Amino acid sequence: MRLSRKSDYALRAIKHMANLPTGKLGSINSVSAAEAIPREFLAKILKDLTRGGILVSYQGVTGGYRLARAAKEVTFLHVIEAIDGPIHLNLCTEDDGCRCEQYETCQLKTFWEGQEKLFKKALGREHFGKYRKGRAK
Amino acid sequence: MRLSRKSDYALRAIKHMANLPTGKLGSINSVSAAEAIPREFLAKILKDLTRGGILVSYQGVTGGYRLARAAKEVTFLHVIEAIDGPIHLNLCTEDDGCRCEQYETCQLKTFWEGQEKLFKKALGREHFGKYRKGRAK
DNA sequence: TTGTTGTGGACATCATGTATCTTTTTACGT
DNA sequence: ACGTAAAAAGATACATGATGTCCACAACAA
Repeated sequence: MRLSRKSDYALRAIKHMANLPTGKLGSINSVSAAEAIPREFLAKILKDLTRGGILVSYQGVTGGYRLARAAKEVTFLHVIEAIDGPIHLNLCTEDDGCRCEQYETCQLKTFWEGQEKLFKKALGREHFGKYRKGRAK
Repeated sequence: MRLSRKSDYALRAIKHMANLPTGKLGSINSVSAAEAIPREFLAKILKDLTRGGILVSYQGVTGGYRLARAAKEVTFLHVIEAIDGPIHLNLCTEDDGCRCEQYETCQLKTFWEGQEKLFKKALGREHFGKYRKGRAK
């Protein structure tokens, strides 16, 4: 019942990116040092975020990463689902994840679906425009 | 970001117990069969719930388990924390789990603490009196 | 005593998290 | 043009915890 370490690191990395001056790239090394994230693990995370369309990568000696769109257009939900896939608070809310009580609605499932909806809404509201230094929270 | 299988099984087992006639015990075998939970895994879960004060066990050939108190006095939060320990949505909300930004409050941490509080409140509201057959939801 | 119950420990398997190494790409100085 | 350094990208190996499984043992009512 805890966010994966990978997603936590991803959120911190994106927060860092959101605070870079426009046009400036963040490298694996610089982000790793600033946010205290193991370098090689961060490399995988940034690659996944690039695949997920949240970051853009540039190779070569002056390379690095930048946000693919404005910070306020990137939400916690985007980042977490790019890393861990679709959020499900319980196995039984996943597709085909629940075989209990086939012909009537499972009460437990109903509860978890409700919580999941609330949680995802909260994650979708939280964007990285809020996390830029010197801006209103 | 998902409830452990162990806790999910625990909730189902307790739901099952809440529906037994007063005085009737549920055995590992019967609960395992009714809820489709692997027998030996369930045995550990029920033992943990007994240690946590949620169930009472009786040994011997007529033995089994029953709820330690009324169904409506047992919440999801009780069951889940008895199995997995205190709930934390992120490592950084655990004691000593966050070293980021020591001298100012970490914004990410603030967000997760807020969500965690909401989630625990919801789990604490959800009790097994609601889950007895033929009762109002 | 016998069979059913719970209890406890050892082990297997898989996903997650982490570290190490190599390859490919690019810029820059010579 | 060339070589080198610095960057991303990819491959591999290992540690740890979650999820079960297996089996021997203890308790106890019939």
